[in-house]
Amino acid sequence: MNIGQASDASGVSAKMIRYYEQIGLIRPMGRTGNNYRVYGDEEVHILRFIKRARNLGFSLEETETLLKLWQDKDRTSASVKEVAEVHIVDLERRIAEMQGMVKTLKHLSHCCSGDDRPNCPILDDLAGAAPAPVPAKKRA
Amino acid sequence: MNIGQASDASGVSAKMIRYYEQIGLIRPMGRTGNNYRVYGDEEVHILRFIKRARNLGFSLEETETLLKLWQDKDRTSASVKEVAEVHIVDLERRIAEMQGMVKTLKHLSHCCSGDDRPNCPILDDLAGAAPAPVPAKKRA
DNA sequence: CTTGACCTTCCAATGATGGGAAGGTCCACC
DNA sequence: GGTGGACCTTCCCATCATTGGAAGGTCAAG
Repeated sequence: MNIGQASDASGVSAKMIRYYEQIGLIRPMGRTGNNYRVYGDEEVHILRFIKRARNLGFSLEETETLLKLWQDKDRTSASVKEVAEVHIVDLERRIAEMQGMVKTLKHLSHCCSGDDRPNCPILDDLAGAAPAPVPAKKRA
Repeated sequence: MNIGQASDASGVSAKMIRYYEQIGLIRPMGRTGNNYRVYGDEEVHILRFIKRARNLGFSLEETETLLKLWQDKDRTSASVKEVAEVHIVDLERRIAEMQGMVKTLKHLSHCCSGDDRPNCPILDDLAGAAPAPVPAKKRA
């Protein structure tokens, strides 16, 4: 199997497959006489694992951890669960942050008449809200 | 006012102020004889505007649009509202995406015993196994 | 033999920011 | 006058994950 076929079978672009090899996420593949990389079912399986982890929002670093745990027959399910739960907390923090933005924006947008006149509370807010005060440094 | 003071007053790092100038988001500042950039209250006001927009999750490109609208006295509030609402939709799409991830992960994590044994439905899912069965309701 | 679809490596860009080196400048203090 | 340190300048590099493209080799069908 060439890299293009492995890409089609796994959903990971050929570019990314080479990159994953380069950064050591996957092992360097064997080559044919023409210097083409050769893939088998196991490699495709690994690539699919990576793809799914990425789809779930795991970073490549987290994915590497999960991949090693997957391949470690002596791992504990607790160690995997820990990685997942840390990631859940991180996702939830980012979700909350974005929800805060949406809430503010919706409020501003709701207050904005959205007509031909220039008066706009959205811009007023952007222009007027002061950032958190910075503690004074030793500067004249 | 030097760049450091403008930075403190606006909450935008000196690095970023120079970068914003470089990419044309803000106009090149006047220089003193010693080649230091000079800032006034208006520039700080603009920087605060940018900071606030970034805090609301607008990209630099969107921020540039808003900045131009802010400085255009003939803009319509509708044009601003449009930018905001497109951004809201985008944020909500990303929120929904992450919520989907969290939901899947929580389900998998819930199904994982998290003990010393190696058996782990999280990895099974990533590997492409059949979805983990839902455990009996609130009785773990 | 040509054509087109592959493959290879290498370099660069994205978006927004941080880090740091190397060198110039200003000011306060001794 | 000299010194130290806080500030400024430009320039390059790193991040994270991914895409794009150039330049060149290889393969299979027509």
